Amino acid sequence: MFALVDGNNFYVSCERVFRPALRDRPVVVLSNNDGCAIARSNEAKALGIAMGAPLFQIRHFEETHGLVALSANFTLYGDMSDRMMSLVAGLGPQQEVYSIDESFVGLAGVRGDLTRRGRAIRERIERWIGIPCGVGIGQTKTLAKLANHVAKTAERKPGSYPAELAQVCNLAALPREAFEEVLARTEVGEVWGVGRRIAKQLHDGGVHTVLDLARLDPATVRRRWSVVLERTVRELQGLPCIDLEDAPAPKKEIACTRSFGQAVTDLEPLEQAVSEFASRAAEKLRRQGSLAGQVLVFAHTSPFRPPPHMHKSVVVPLRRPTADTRLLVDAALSGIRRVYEPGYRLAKAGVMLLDLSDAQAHQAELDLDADEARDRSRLMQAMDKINGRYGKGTLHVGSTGATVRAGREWEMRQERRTPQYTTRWDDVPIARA
DNA sequence: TCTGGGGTCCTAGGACCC
DNA sequence: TCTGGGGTCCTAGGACCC
Repeated sequence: MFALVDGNNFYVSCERVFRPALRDRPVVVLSNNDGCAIARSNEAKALGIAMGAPLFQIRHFEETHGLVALSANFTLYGDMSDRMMSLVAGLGPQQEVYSIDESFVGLAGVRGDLTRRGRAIRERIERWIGIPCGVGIGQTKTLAKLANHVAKTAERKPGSYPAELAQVCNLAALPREAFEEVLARTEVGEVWGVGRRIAKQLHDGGVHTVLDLARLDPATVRRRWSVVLERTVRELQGLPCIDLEDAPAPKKEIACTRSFGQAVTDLEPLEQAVSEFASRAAEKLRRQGSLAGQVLVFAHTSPFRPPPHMHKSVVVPLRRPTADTRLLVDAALSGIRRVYEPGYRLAKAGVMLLDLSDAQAHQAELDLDADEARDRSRLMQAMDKINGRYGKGTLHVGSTGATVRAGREWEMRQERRTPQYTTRWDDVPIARA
């Protein structure tokens, strides 16, 4: 048995903890560069604001409906998430933190009324952290996900499901008939693992509700679609196929990518950005104790703007696996010089570290290089510490003086234009602590 | 003018080998 | 005209997730 607990409209809820006056009004939190809405309050959803809606398309709601749009504060959300997850852990013996606002809990061996336990945890999180949650319980992760969807939808749209399923929904406790009624009321695209494309194919094949999907023959689903969808069908039928992952596996690739606030056309600012991305990615790489064997660099124009379009990437192999910022920056720069062509208005670029391996295992293999490896990792550790204490980009490394200077200049420009968008909402006072 | 960032898994097809 | 059969590895691309 599994539970899925997730924070409602998480980023918006975090903001509301510190600014209670944001309650009961439409609020969105914006992505990087204040480009689009990545979290919406229920009131914003009710206005028809879609996930990912660009700010310029929804701005008129500020005037007409009192919409408040806020730049994201990811440090705050990460902190709130940690606190919420430690309370969620009290629900059962195993926990998988699935994303910043979601956690699965393995309930094997937990006795007593699971629904009541779910309510108790939910209330504790609301009271102690201030974040409203939905709790879903089911025999498989897919069913727990579905239950969570029911819990939230029943609360947000009264009448969509039986009222007693709001906030906490335990599908495993429902009689067969009521369970199937819930599945029949739910559109197939809501299922975890069924995205837009597959939902369309299912609809075309006459499969409209979750109940329709759950009644398909798994072998047929595998033949016509894939093993992935087959697994989903079996999970809907109550057969667990997806395990809880309580120890997070090390990342197999690490990326740092950004959209540019304004289109980039020249090589130099592109190099500045890419050297910064490579440095950030290298920090993440060292944090997880890995080495990278390859560096991928890409740049592309905006798919939303008129042609000419360009979308290119290059993989640069490294002579040997490394976590050294200098080598990774050099590789990324050599890559971006091969990608770059004048005449394009670039909207985004990024660096990905690939072919990752364990640093310790690798060093054991090559004890010839032990001294060098130690020196190198000491330098990098010192760098991470300084940048951690005094702010990103305080200390840069590069293959040439030009790289160092360029990286710093780019960083400063970013700081200067760090988005601080906030709807003017003078009538909404900030809560005093 | 303005449209996020970071991941995973699966599959098909080509290259290469015996 | 006829032109094997498998296995493995790699890559690109599709689809999905939050």
